[in-house]
Amino acid sequence: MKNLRLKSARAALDMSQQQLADAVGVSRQTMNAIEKGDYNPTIKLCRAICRVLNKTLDELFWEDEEPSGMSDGE
Amino acid sequence: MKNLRLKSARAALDMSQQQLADAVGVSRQTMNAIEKGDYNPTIKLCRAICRVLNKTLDELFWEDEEPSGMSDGE
DNA sequence: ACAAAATGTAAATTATACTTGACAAAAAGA
DNA sequence: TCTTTTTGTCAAGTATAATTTACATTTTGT
Repeated sequence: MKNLRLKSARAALDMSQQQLADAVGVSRQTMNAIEKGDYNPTIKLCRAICRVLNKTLDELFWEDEEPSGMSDGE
Repeated sequence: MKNLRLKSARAALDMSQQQLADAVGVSRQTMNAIEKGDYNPTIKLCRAICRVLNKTLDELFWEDEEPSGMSDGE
């Protein structure tokens, strides 16, 4: 499940995955995997990413999983 | 660093650590450690907790780290 | 006071987030 | 075209999130 909001926020600051990775202190591969949605970062890393990209947790990391149903619009 | 907002939200629904742990699918000790602030849950677990407690990520998990200084009161 | 439930904490193990190194395919610039 | 940067991806290792079992302390109820 790709995190397009993350990718978009990073693009808005014209940063490469490498640059963002350096800024938050993880490897480029980790950033790539998070953006691709391969695995689940820790809340600490999410916070670090949010600070660098000037976004909130809700903006970047809330409900990234696919909505399973679409019948109920509540 | 204790997460009092989590503790409070749990208390508001009159749930024990055990009940919340069961609801989100982790062990009681894990819930205890998160509430106590001992370690860093994954974003997936944070989302699960938020859903059960009817809170957002920002409400429960934004900036739980200790305020390092107290001279600047914003 | 007593019992029962809820919480705090510790040690040993398992699952997985994250690293390092490496290589190939796109994209960006000359 | 050629070169460089960025991205995608794999495999093997390290760090740590999360589990289980177990026991002590605190709280709640009688």
